[in-house]
Amino acid sequence: MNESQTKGETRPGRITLEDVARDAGVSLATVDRVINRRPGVRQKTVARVEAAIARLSYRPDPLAARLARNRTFRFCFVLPRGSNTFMSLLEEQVRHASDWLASQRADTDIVHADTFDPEALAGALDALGSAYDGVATIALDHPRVRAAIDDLSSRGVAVVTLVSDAPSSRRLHYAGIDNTAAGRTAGTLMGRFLAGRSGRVGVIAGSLALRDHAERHFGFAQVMGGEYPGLTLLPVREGRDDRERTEAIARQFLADTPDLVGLYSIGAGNRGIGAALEASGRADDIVFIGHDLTPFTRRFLVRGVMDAVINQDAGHEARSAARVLMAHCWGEPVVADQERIRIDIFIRDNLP
Amino acid sequence: MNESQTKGETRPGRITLEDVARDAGVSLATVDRVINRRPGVRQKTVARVEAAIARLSYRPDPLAARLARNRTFRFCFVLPRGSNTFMSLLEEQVRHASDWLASQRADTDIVHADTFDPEALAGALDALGSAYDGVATIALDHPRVRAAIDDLSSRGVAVVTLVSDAPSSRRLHYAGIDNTAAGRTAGTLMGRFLAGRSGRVGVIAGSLALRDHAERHFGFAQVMGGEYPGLTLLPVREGRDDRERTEAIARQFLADTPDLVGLYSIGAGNRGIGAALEASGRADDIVFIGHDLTPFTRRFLVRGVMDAVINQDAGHEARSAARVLMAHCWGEPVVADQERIRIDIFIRDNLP
DNA sequence: CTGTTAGCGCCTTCAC
DNA sequence: GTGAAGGCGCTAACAG
Repeated sequence: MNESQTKGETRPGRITLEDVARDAGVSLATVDRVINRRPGVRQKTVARVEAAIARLSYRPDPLAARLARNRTFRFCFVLPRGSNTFMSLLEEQVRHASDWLASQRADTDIVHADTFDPEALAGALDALGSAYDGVATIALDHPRVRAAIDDLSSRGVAVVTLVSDAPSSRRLHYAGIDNTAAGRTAGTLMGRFLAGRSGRVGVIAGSLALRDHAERHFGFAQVMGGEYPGLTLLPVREGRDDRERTEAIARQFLADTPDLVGLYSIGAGNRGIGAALEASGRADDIVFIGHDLTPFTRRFLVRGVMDAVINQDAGHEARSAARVLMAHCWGEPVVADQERIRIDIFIRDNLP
Repeated sequence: MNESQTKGETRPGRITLEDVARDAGVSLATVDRVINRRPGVRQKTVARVEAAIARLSYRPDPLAARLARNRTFRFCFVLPRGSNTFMSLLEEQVRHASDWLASQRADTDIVHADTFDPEALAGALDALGSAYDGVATIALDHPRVRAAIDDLSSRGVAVVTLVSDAPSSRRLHYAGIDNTAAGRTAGTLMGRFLAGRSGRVGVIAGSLALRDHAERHFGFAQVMGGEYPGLTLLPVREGRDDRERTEAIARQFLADTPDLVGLYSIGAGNRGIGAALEASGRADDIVFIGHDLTPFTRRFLVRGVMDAVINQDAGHEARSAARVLMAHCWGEPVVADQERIRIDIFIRDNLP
């Protein structure tokens, strides 16, 4: 029935450093040196210890190691100030993550900066100096920002980019999604939901100067242009992620375009778009796809105003950034699989 | 620029049990008793200690606690024997998770059983006796199985159901998805991808005696019947999750049904269905939706044979089960958010 | 180069 | 009821 049922009592207690030391005929300290690849051990002794380790198949206990190292770390999360629903949600999740970090002997600060302005962001990063062991920041793909990240990095501060990346920088890790792929995902859903119909599709971005918005737009346009010739994109409009502006733009689209069949919202401000759509009475007719699950987009999905929401899990991103920084500081490995942020598709039926 | 930048040097070292003891004017042992709600402390002393804890805002260090408790646990994962690609994938992920468990002082066995047969499964669970501190098992919603789970539970063995649930049992947690919702998700995607077209949709299950398959079918049929009157469901066929059988059924659907426009595969055996579809030359015309991302379904998505895959992340499920068992055994809390298994939708563009 | 010796922060016997 | 003392497994000074 079952295969490898060694009874509990037979268990020979964990193999410890001491066992290895005895087996290798050396002291604890020497084994410790070998394990942590510290200098000052003769090659011959190293070999002997390694043999013992292999023979006993010893696995160091990370718990005990952490306790004995008795280190504590300081992390900093750089988040936008003010900003939209998604960012508030992210901040909340960062606060949860920092509770967890605290229990892991890491103190976390949250600082706010204008993460959309390269100069301001770079300045904020510069100001961090070497006060932290790790920094997680919403990034921008800009030379100034890259330089600031590389600076931190060369000062020994681990940097993780969050939600928005600076790919060419020396950041340790990016906790976020591939926005081009996210845009393509939106495009394919738009095309398929509109199957057979033809007409115009309006696109509202926050600002195409933001790399993630530009990438989503690129991915979306790529799919639409390449695979759905019956659908024409209206010139992109920028709503600055602002509810009122996006609402105005959506109203205008609706008024000016009788054959409007789709609406793709690249950034925030979905509340405004949804409102315009509902007011127009054409919500059932127009496919509306946007990003990021918030209480608002969720409601729109449920009511059928929105047809799909492409999401990145803010909680996952915050926890992932925290885990990656911790693991890096302790010199422990990460489970790559677990740190991959998915491009979630939500429709009415698979809402969490 | 930044807000709460307390310099690193000012940090006053962690607050420890000792600080609390001093502050309360008692010994370490007493504080320990209070914290772990153990008897043998006068109410007055308890109050004094609790006051001190609050005053210093003391947080116990879980690391040190685990080390000192010096406990080790035994877990068991009960998985189907043989079985399909998804289950192999799950088993691989369980092996990864058990590596992690090992580093957390938990030894893990994997036992194989016929998890589709209530008697066999219940027997396997019964055989586990009290050898384990925790068991994660593919479950079945059946009285015999429920009884076996409840038995384990009352023997003090924590039980987590994995992928397939036994809702009425006294299991601690279910690491899996809501299959009715998953079926509805498939239904909505089918309906929308088929927008405007009408015709027949074939459904192939493994076996409707399996609760998860039945639930998916229910959800799917609910949506199709309620919202897409132009689409008619053909009578469900059961392919026993077997590649050859499903292929034969798919061929028959294709041959007998000229107006076949959709194919929903509830269980495994997608390889067979995809093959039949490709052979028929109607792959572009028929919307094919199935479950679980495997190398095969992935390839079908990329080639456009499949249009969407509803997935449950096997790695996430395995890790989640492991984490929940560990946390339970150590009496530590879990991050609920992190343990919620998503109903993933994958299309060509958002593949991981 | 190698070994000895204190801890890390908490839990768990045991005495009192 | 309460306290003192000895670990848990590992690391980090020091000595030699």
